[in-house]
Amino acid sequence: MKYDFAAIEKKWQDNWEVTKPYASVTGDAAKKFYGLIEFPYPSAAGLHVGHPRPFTAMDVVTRKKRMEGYNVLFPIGFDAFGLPTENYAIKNHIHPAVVTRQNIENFTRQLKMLGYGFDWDRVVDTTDPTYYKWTQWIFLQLFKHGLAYKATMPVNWCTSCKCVLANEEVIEGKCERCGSDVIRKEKSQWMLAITKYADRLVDDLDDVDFIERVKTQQRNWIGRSTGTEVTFRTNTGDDITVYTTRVDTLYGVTYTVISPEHPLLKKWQPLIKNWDEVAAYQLAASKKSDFERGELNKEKTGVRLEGIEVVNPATGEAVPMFVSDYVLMGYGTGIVMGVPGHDQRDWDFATAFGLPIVEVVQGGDVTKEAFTLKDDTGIMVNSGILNGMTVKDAIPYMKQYAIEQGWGREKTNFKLRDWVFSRQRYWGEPIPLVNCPDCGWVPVPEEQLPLVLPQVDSYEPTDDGESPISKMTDWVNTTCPKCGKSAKRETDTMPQWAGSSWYYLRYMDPHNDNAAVSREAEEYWGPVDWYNGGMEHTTLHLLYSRFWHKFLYDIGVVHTREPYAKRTSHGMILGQNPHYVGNAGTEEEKQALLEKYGNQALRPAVKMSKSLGNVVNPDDVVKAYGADTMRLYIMFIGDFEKTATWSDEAVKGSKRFLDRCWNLMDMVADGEEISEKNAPIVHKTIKKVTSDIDELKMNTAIAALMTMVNEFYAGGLSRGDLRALLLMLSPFAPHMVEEMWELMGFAAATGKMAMQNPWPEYDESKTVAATVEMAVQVKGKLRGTITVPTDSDEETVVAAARANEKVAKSLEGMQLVKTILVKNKLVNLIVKPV
RNA sequence: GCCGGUGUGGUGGAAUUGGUAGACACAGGGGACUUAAAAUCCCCCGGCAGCAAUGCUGUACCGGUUCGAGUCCGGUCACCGGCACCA
Repeated sequence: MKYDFAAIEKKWQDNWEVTKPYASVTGDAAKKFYGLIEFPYPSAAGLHVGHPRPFTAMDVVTRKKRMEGYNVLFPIGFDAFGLPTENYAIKNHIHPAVVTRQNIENFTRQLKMLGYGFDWDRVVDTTDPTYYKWTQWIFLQLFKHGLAYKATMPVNWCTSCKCVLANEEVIEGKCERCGSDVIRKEKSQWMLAITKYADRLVDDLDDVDFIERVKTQQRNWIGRSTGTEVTFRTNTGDDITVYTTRVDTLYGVTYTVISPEHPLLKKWQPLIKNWDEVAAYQLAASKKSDFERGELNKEKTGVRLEGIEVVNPATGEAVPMFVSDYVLMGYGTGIVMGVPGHDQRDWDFATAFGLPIVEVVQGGDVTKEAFTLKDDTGIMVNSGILNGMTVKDAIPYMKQYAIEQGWGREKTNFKLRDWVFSRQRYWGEPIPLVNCPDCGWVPVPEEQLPLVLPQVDSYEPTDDGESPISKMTDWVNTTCPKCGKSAKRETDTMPQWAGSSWYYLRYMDPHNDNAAVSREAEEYWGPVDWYNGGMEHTTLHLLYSRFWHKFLYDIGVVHTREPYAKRTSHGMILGQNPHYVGNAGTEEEKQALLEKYGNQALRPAVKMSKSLGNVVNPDDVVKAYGADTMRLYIMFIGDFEKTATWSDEAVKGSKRFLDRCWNLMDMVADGEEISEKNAPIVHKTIKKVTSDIDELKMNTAIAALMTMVNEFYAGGLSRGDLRALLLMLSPFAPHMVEEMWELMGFAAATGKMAMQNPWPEYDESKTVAATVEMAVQVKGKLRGTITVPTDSDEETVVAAARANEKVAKSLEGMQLVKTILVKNKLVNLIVKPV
């Protein structure tokens, strides 16, 4: 009988649709396991082959957990608000909600086609009003606790999307989505005070099991630094404060610099003799884009503030003040002290303006470059009370001194900024606030949630930067919930990150009308035991959702401080590069490719894209080989954490393996138990597969199964051997296994599907064979192998080694001085000439 | 520049964490079956030398520790990812 994957997969998917073997029961007595994957954005293009990698991996993990007796929650949903759908809707004149529904239907079909064990009764859709009701509710709680506030500030403005972007969405001065220039624009925006949680977002990383690179990336992004704020007297009547991590270098200050955006400049206008020059510099700086301003190695520019003098509190000496755009308004105090001897930026500036450079730490040559090493070895010089100290000692000493003198205080700063939460777009959650001329911003009463998006005729963003909703006067004009006078609704919507910041909670209790999640459901399922997702979401989604979770913890909605106990990350799936030079036949073709595509031509694999024509559609793969082959291949493709290249050729290997498993049914012998001759390989394989799945090493788990099947082919197998194979293969190839399970009569015997049986257990004592092959080294060089009884002692092993012809040859004329025995592995004979 | 990661056959990748490098696959070669092809089954497959047994050599490069190093230490190079005038 042939392995008819198409018929088999249809049969079992239909069966699961009815029998619902993946339903999870809140409150079940069994131990719970909550496995989570990042819910997809339902694009018009459908599922990408990148999706099945994390999906299948977590599907395998959760299937095994079920077999181990856990009550598993493995949910799926759709993160459906966002720009691509809105842009598609504008272009094709279809309502975004309609586009979204179509896309979700298509995604659902594809996910079911791949046989994932999702609990389909818990599907969540962020654009569903019954869902975003609670997104809005959480926002209102943030507002009521003072964590949402409106601020006029320079924001990142994408010239093409006509929309504000969060700092995290700006990559090298370009819009993360469309690649257009991002400029700075003054706008009034809703902000979320994530910086109030900065310390906790760093500190609590110590308590969770995240892969190290995720933790490091979050720590770097939050960018906590502890230093000292130092107050300088000036001749303006105002004191100024600078922030420094190198308070030890205070004696090396030869000037100070203020940011062009600093409000003090305007105040000081009458005192600044060269005001025209300063104002011109401010204007020039404001016109620069972020990209121009941040460009590397650029020349230092600036203007001295004539008439302004600043007094170094350590030395009592007056130093000049400059305005320069290398000082950022958004970090520290917007004013820095210039220590050209020990900061390269300051050195560049001082050199450009002919300012004195003072060495205060020995070890470098400050006439050539700044000496910036902050290690223990540097000795303080030219530094008054600090002279002779090491840098390490001088920093705390000087900090303490400054505090005692009253002009210094300890200060922690973060790179993390508050989260710009407004978007001037249609396809997002409306911000449920009303602006009343008398009462200010007033929340929409909670019983009126959800505040549903109005129907609009055009979703186009407006040129003045307002949301398309702003034109819907019927919706915008309302009454103040507090005083009843006429008022206007907020027309900005929330960013895409809002809905995804708490979706894992909704899965626990998806149909609750009275709460985002019930306390009982949250206490039973929370926290997520294992969350897998892409590295690209480390500084955006992961950080945002941790922030919301901590807030929900503070207001008593959830009982854990962290949402995710464990976080892993998968590598991308790349496509073959059609322009790769390695594919070129002749030298001329090679040259042509290099000229046309440059460095791109040097990479064998690149991101899949329509323009390159290297996109692999899961539909095609499933059609040609079946879902089980697709699943198996995407797990076998390589190390889960690393990028991998799709290969149409290699898929065949996975199909071949499944065929071989199928054909075992023709050669199986009687015997319901694991056969004696296969016991070592079967028990060893159970051990290996069991631990490999838990460590996400699916590729080696599958390799172990292949090795076992190869042995079955070489020496035959019993029904019990096949049974063990099927149980282990079940998470990877669930459809084929169920069919074989039924055909072999295992289902009839127990009345259960394979996946409802316990995960096989191994017997450690049976994993070892009676004899082992050991390596024999002479002075560390391999000279032969011997077969000896398992756990042989040194005497037996050495005797066997001497009996080996090749070993004996290399021992001729030698005297044994030492033997190193690694049990059941290797023996190393150390010899010297007689 | 800073932080993190990676470097192993023609290719994807293994290696129980210091113990037989290349498991398992893909591609390739050979054989069996077949009228034939596909499929299937079996064998070979890092490099150099050799008919062979076998020997030497080999995990980016240089050096070290060790009975023994892909793995540990010091240095160099290359590539990938993140951040980047954060004081």
